[in-house]
Amino acid sequence: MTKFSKDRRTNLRDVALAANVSVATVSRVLNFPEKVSPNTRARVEKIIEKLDFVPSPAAIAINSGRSKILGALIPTLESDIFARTINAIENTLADLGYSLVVATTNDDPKIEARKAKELLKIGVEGLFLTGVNHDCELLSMIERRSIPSVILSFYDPSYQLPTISYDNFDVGQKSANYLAELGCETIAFISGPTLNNDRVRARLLGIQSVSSINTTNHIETALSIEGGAEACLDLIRLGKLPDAILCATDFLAYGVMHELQRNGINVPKDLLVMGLHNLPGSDVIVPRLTTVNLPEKVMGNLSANALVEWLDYGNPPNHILLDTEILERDSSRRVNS
Amino acid sequence: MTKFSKDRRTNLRDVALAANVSVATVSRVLNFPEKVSPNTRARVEKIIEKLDFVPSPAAIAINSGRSKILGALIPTLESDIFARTINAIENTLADLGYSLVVATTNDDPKIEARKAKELLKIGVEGLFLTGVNHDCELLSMIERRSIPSVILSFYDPSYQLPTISYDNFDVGQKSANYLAELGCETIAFISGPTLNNDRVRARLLGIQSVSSINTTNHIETALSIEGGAEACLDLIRLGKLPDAILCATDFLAYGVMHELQRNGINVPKDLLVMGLHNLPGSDVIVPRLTTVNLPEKVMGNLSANALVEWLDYGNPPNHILLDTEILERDSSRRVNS
DNA sequence: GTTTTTCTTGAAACTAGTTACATATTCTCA
DNA sequence: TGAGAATATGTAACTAGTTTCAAGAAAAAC
Repeated sequence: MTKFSKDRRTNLRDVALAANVSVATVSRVLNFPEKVSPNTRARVEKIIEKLDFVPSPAAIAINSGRSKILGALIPTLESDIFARTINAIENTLADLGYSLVVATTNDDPKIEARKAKELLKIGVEGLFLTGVNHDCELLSMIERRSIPSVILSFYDPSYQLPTISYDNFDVGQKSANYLAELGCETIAFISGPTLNNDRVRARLLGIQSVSSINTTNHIETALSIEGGAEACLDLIRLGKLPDAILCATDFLAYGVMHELQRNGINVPKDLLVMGLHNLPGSDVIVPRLTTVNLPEKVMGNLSANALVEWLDYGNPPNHILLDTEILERDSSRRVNS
Repeated sequence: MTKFSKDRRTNLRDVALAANVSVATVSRVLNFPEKVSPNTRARVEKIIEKLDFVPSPAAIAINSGRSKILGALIPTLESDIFARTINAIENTLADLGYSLVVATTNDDPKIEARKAKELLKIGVEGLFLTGVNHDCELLSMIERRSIPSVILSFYDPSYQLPTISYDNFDVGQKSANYLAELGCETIAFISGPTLNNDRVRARLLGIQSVSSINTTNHIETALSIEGGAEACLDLIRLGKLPDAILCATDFLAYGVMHELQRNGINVPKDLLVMGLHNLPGSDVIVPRLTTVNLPEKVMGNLSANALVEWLDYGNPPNHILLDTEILERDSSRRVNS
């Protein structure tokens, strides 16, 4: 048995044979058509058309040493924030002639390391990573093989890889300060699981750094509307409600507000609620949710440009700090004023 | 000047030289370690470790004729429905040893065709497409080069490529029937742009097929909460409100309900509102939004499995029709009963 | 102790393009 | 018309692994 069947793909040699030219000439027609005489070029092009010849991407990659594919490792695509970021990255990369492979990690460094290996196996030239909590092996592999990689969703100028993001500590601090200025002294912070989620942990530290807040109660729950409702019910059952509930994502805030309403607790009269991420629904929910807008799109665009600049011109990017903005809406607006 | 610099990546020949074996033996250590004697294997593995040798993905691909990469062409990742579908596809593919390249088309067949070409240039083995509205050239290219491809988000058993999805006509018809049974005689259908969006057009046809509905007013607007609000304001200004407003996505319904409230029109007392997609916020918005749940996750899982089955065993999938479910909530619940 | 089988290993040809270099032809201008 | 430059094309070596086939060695069978 021969290695290949007769219906193997047509290659450059087949074209050369049919057009009665050398393989070099066919290659030139494809890459430097101006270097081939019009006659020969037309003949070769006709054969290419006729034989439906398409150059093998693998063969091109092996010669150029380039795959033009980048990889993104994100916790999930089911969260708007990552979906929007990936969308922005893909848009920018497409303009720059690169493709994007997406892999989800569920915030598990082991899964991330495994999937990163898979990405490198298929030949990605660079990586987009989420946060700074990574498997040691992954980081040393990136270092050893010098895979250009940028970190998203976490700003830390001391980190070994360039971070292009907003500052999670600052987001937490800013939010808590905002609530403190509204007179809140006790805050409950409701988040999803913080295991391996450095982003949320940094925000919690930011919240706790605000000295004018006396108590900051942190509750971990399932990252869903129902999870937010459950955590809120726990708070209600404790008897003493905080002045404000800060939620690590708008989803959780939806559940919280729903549960508060069900228990006859008025937002913002009895209690302020604040979210994070600015989901599209947050502006129409009742009461409209005060939240923090994160620059996912800018983050995606900038990081894609930076990684391509790194690959194409060898210029590694600097850390970039992006701005966030508190969107003040009804859920934190004092009604008695 | 030579073609390569001295800091080129270490290859199989370097390893063979250092381990004092032939390239064939190194290749065997990598692919069939049991065919190499323990002594030789250990020696080669030590060298591989020492030289930090990683086989070139392109060289592997050129020999196997496989890239193990699939491509997905979707309108955008900013819509939950596609993000969830892609998430499910990626999860399933990862288990099957495949990677996924994502490309967004903005529902433009020309962009889709262009990006599909890019995907084939990097060597994807199969495609996930959205809907049945495609550029002729793209379809003939898929046909000519026999690229295994499946269609998502549109069920049509007569289509040339296998469709794995819910039936958009049925979704429209089912929703309109549901509203008709609640006594609605006039319906307004608010959607985003239908240009090139065959999914929404099919739903509209389904709505119009319900004979007990007298008037179906179709309004196209921007696909956003604001767009929904604007379309709703147009309806209000017309003077005569319909019995129900059916929205092509929950987003639009958010805007509609917001605008109705602002104008003192009560949902569901004065008017029923119904969405589509079942966004997470739809269960907590006030009033809770009646909507249709679409099986994105199942669709993603099934299509990923089907495409891999096609590639690995040569079995092209059949069309698969998936179930949808009306989630009846407060926005369509008659209060006087 | 010989024959047969199995196990190891290497040389070379194979996957498919790219490109440096040599050669042949044509064109330009003195 | 002939020297020199410019253009066009082919040969063969290169990118990096895989695989077939043959040879030699070791183990098993007789």
